[in-house]
Amino acid sequence: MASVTLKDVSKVAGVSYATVSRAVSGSPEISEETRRRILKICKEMGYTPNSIARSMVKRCTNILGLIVPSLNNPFMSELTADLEIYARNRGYNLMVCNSSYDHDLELEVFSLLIGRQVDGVIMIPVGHEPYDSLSALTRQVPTVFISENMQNYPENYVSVDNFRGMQIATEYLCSLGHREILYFGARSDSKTHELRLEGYLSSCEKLGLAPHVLRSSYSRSSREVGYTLASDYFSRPRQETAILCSADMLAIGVKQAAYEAGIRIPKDVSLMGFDNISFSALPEIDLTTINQPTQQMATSAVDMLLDHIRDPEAAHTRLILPPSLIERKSCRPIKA
Amino acid sequence: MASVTLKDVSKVAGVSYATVSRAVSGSPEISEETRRRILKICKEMGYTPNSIARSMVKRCTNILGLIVPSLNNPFMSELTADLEIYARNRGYNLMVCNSSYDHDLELEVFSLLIGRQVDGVIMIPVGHEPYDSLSALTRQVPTVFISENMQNYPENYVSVDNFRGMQIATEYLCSLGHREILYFGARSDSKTHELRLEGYLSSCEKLGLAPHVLRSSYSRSSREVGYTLASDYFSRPRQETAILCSADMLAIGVKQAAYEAGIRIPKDVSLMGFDNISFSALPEIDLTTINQPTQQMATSAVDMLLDHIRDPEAAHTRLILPPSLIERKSCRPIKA
DNA sequence: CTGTTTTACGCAAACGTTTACGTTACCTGT
DNA sequence: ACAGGTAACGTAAACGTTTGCGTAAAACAG
Repeated sequence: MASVTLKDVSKVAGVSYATVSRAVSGSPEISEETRRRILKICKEMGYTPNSIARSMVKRCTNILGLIVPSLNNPFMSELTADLEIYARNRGYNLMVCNSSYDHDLELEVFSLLIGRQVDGVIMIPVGHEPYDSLSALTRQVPTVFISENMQNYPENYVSVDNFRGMQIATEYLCSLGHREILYFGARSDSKTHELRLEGYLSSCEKLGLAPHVLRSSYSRSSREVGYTLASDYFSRPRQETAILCSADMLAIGVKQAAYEAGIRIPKDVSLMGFDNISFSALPEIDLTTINQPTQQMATSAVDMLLDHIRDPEAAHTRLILPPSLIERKSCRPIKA
Repeated sequence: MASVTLKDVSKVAGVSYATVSRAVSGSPEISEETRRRILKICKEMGYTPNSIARSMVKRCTNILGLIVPSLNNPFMSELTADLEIYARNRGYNLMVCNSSYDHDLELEVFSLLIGRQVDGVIMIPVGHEPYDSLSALTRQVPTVFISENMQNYPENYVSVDNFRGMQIATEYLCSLGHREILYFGARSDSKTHELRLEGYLSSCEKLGLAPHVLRSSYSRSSREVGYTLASDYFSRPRQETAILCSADMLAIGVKQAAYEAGIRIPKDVSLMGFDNISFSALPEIDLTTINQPTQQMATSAVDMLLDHIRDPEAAHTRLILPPSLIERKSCRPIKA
């Protein structure tokens, strides 16, 4: 497993190892003839440059850290895949860490990544932290937040317009004749979920609807949480004709609970999600939802991060992408 | 962003930087008193050890490479999550790369990871490569394959007993009275899928059933592939009463195609999968399937890899875990 | 009190690169 | 032919650690 180094190659080639370095790293200070000769020897000897040593002197690793609450959520795993592929095409590798929806762990892996000397960090935050502890970290390394609005802080972020997205959803349900719409969400310690809720509330006001809000005590937008909360909800009398969930995974959990409670969707109650994960398109799920342009979010986040790595003094950037309605069959019009 | 080094701390503490190094790295060659004093100064100055420099001299990075065909497949993204969490708890970070079901890309990212000086590689292979090109890489760094049987090669791997799993599935369908069972699978250039097919065939022979096999020309076990292939299948006359898929994602695609073709599951045809991804438990999917013990696969793979990092000369290890039947509602008994 | 071991620390080399600077040798223009 | 310039390569320092070795002082045994 002992690998061959520049020094080894230089001995064989009969040149200094600086020359070999210039040959492999594409420096212009070398003749084409010797370059070809040296590269040939490198190939024969199976030389691969040690990127650790290179990082040491160049003071950059070409590694990006990614902190994600969970990979069991398809929205996040698909985003992760897009991020990794695009980053690699731009010459960066990803070090991925699960925060498991845990604030403390999130901060812990963040400093771990800093110790790893990553050139930048992309983070899908669990929610809003006490900003002090977070900014102590973002000051140390270029960071962009994804899928979370950091509008009150000097941070880079790219997200969908969550406020507008929920407005679109609420308006859509209202246009179908729903007047009693339940907003069903995760605990809003994240600005993202706060904005979604506010979008709902603002539309309610504008449309003259009475708001109904049911929120989980977990910040996790998982199927299990949706299922548990909805099972309880369905066991009691209710007046709402539509349920608007703050995430598709939550909606899928709700659907499961509805199924077990003998409540048909959309016959008995209409159901909407938010995210447009790929599973929502299945005919058995067929969930009307709000789309997040994940691919564009991924490429923009990487671009944004690399820009800030190149120029750490650059002003903070925010990018808010437009959501769109994906109409499927989980909602139906009701008579007035 | 200029970080504080050992040298900076040593100046303040009035000791040599070797002493500071011993203080932070927990060497016994230092008095408890000075250790406490130095660690206090470290904290005050915000010192974080540079793991790149450490890797340089220790000749190990505490980084593991993970190569995975896709993160859009829940089986793989859940496995990835388990691997990352367990590896991190054992002091290793994961560098994740998508191979996008591409053999050439798979080899390319593998050498990329070697250049990154990862201590080991965990790989979910796309399928069987020409073994020469692969072994040229596995010789350079400890590697364990996961979810793929490498029984014909001197490699470490952990997988479920795919052969037995498909036997269990076939036997189960037969016990429900099905005599005409379609095996619906991805192209078998992977040993995993070859073994699954063989398990089916062996059970067919044992049970006196005529085998029916339909295989995709893609190695990708995605919903789209299942949907496309099944749409075509359902458009023609058929005699099978049950469809046994080589992966849950394939089965979900089949279910989608069945839905659109007006074919009810399990009323018109029974359907089985393999993998037991979390979505299969949804009441709308409710797929009878074969469980893979992913969590145990993940921890075993990491343990196995770390063992071989510690002792690279150790004999190759193979671990084959037992599959189990998860009975849900996508299959029904038929009359003889 | 002497001789030996142990403890706690400093010194310096090493890990494999990159790159500023120095040094040739060759080329150019006059 | 000569000054000046340039192309091509070598020398050595630097990046931030770890660690073997050396050494002084402290601890210990007799």
